[in-house]
Amino acid sequence: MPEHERPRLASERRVEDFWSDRAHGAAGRILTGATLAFADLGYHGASTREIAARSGMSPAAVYIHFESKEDLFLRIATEGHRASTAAFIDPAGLATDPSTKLRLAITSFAAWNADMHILSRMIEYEMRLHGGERFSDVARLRRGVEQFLRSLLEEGVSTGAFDVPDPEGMKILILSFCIDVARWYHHDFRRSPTAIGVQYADLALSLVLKH
Amino acid sequence: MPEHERPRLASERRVEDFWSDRAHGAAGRILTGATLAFADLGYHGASTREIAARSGMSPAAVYIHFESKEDLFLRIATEGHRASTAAFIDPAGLATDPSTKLRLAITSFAAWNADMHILSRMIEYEMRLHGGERFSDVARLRRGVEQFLRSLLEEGVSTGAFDVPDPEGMKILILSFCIDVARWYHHDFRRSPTAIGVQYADLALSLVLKH
DNA sequence: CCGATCTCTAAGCATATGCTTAGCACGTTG
DNA sequence: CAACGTGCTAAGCATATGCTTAGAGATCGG
Repeated sequence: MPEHERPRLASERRVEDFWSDRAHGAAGRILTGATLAFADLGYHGASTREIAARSGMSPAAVYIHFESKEDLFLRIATEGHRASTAAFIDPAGLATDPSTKLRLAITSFAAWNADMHILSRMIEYEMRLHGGERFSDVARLRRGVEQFLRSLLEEGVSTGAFDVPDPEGMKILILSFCIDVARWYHHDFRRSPTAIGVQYADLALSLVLKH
Repeated sequence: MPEHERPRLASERRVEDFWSDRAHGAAGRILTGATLAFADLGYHGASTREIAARSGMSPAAVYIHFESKEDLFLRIATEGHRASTAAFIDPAGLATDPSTKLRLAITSFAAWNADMHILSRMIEYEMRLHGGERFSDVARLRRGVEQFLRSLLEEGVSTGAFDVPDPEGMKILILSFCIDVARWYHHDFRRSPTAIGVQYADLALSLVLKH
């Protein structure tokens, strides 16, 4: 059985599910194959032939749905960052006080980085190879998450709920350990993505709450 | 002025210094050029011509000192992991009680990952492309750090200094935020690598100490 | 049933890539 | 000074790569 036809692992199925919600038919299969190829081999290591093979198509078929390899990557990076950002920001909208907002945001964000670790890691590792105007949307999304967390911390300080002498440093620290989940997590891990989310939210709150 | 001849940034000079202690003459220049090229462009994105240009040599000259591109990478990964491991484990030898050992280890390790962020990140991001027998030394070094920290936590629990219900989870968490320093740190950051080291050691101790 | 359209493949083009070969300059040694 | 070894370069080889072209098969409206 050729590599690209073996049964999907749990982690890979999460990538498949991600794209089945966001693209139909051949485009979805290509986006799935490309995400997995980029994740396994790196951007330059994943040839268009490899991506095509993992999508079950010929190399030329890819170019009917996407203008170029970079275009494919841009699409994956954009949708990936959109989902990651939404995982952080959207749940916080359900609460009004800073503590609950932070708890909801971190629970969801850390869980997303565990559950979607292939996509998250691929985005994080390969984005540095792609700067410039074309990727300004992605850069905006990244700044959005940072600003949202920064504001949340400052809000907590001003209401007296949080004790954070250095909000900028705390923002970096919290985002850092959440994002890094994608580097080490895998779906055979003894704890579920949700359990990671809860653990990390407890950690974040213990760092910022007055004691 | 061509790209490979512009003055080195502070971060790049740290790479240069690293290799000047570990290789002489042309080999050192090649290892420096290759480390920077791999870091900027990824393993497959860094062509042997690019590496040669950054070393100020012709492509063929590289092959006098190294058998292949993968050989070059293996050398960088091995020496990088050796230094990273030493930064973690060696300082702990100066103390006997678990708390001080942990403080020394984390201070040094987090500072190393900040100071050497180009090398550390390059190792972390590109190693996943290289498994197999040839890289077993690197894998052994990585396991060594994990086992050392795990033992340190268990020692602290058994002497009564630490309160850690889940040493495996704590090990992962502490290594995670230390390693991730390399992803976001840069030498224009408002705090020095040493300051990061101290901050992170405080954080690690606050997580494990009885309170 | 015919033509149009949409999706895909086989083959190919130009260039980039990892690595090799042949040879040159230069310092050292007999 | 000649012979040699060392560290390098220019040029080249075989293959891999991103992408294009020409055309095949299937589907659908008229």
